[in-house]
Amino acid sequence: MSPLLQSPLTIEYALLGFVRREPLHGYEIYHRLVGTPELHLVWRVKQSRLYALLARLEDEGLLGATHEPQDGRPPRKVYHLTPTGEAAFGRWLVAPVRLPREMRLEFMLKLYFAGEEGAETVGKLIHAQQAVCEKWPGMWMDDEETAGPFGRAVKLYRRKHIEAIRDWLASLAAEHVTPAHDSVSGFETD
Amino acid sequence: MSPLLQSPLTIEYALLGFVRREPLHGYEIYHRLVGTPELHLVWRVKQSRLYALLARLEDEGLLGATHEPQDGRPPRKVYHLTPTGEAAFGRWLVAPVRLPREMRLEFMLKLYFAGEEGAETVGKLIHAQQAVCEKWPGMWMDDEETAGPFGRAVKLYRRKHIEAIRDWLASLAAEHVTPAHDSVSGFETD
DNA sequence: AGAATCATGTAAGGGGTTACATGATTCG
DNA sequence: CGAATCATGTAACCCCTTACATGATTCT
Repeated sequence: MSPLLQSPLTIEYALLGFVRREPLHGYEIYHRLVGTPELHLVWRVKQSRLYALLARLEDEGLLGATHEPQDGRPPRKVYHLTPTGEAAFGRWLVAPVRLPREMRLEFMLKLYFAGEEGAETVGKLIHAQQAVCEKWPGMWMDDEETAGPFGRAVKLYRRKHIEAIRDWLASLAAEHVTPAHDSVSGFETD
Repeated sequence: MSPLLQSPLTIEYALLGFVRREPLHGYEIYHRLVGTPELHLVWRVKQSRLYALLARLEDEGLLGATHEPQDGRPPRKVYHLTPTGEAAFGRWLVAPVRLPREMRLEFMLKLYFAGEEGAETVGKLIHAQQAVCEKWPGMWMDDEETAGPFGRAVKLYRRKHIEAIRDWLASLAAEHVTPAHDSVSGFETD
């Protein structure tokens, strides 16, 4: 647990999601990452980087590790969530992303693991993100100094992108309401 | 001009656009980058990185440099386009981006400098990009193996994003047609 | 016999970020 | 007189990528 780490380490929190149910070793986590087509559609991590990230998460005190010896093979390093890690993951999971460009990767990872937690968590995430999205157009549009056709084109692009995100979130929310008579269902319940 | 450079060096070609009219020194290029609100809206480069990038472009043989001594100040390193650089910039300028996520930054830079070249160049860029965009949805959607609510959500997000891009490009193209009676005008002509 | 699987990593190379260095001039 | 401007960079640090190392087992 080194004292200072200055890099953000944001999307990497997703890795905690693999370990939150059952302790796993790096090799197994890697195979789940590349062997889950839905995840692989969204996030690709090299094996060597995965090991480095796990070591960093351990460094930060979010993961703990135990060594499981094997015969004829290198010992497995089995990671588990520490209480700190569990709290961090819980916060990360429902924290909305701040910028539109973070939707593509980081929000999708949150959504994936929220789905494993159940409908309630998914709902919390979606609503939190919707609230943030509402404030987005104003973030860049309030300065009218940037006129000219190029500035207008850029702003129009952003507006349309944000609109698409809002639409999409709304459709998620709609698909996701849990009517009183329906059973509570997260994403894992198709 | 070192023999091998393995990094892509894609968006950095935009820097050639500053020098293609008149030779400029790094400090001046930096001030144009941060002092043009439309550009600054889209691309922010640290000064130290800019110097490194210019050195790399010189290394690649796209820029040439001459030293202009000054008294009481460090000499200016004035960059100009080499023939190779001019050809590379011309190709870069109208080459469409391959991925949706490259629209936000790289395409916008192309659009900016295309606007300085005139309506014809802008039109070429837009049409080339539209052609690439037409092939996008198939790139990820053709595998139906990724079912489940999460996979569908991800694909719906992408579809909407691509739609927004197509819409936007169409509106650019429409705004940009140069009717016979109208004068040829690029972006710089507001 | 050769290749892939298991399970960890380390080493080298490159790029980006932040901070600092220089040294005279001009502005407040 | 102190701060900002001019005009270049360099140094240290961290991160990511690619390639390689290990060494036994199991598949083809």
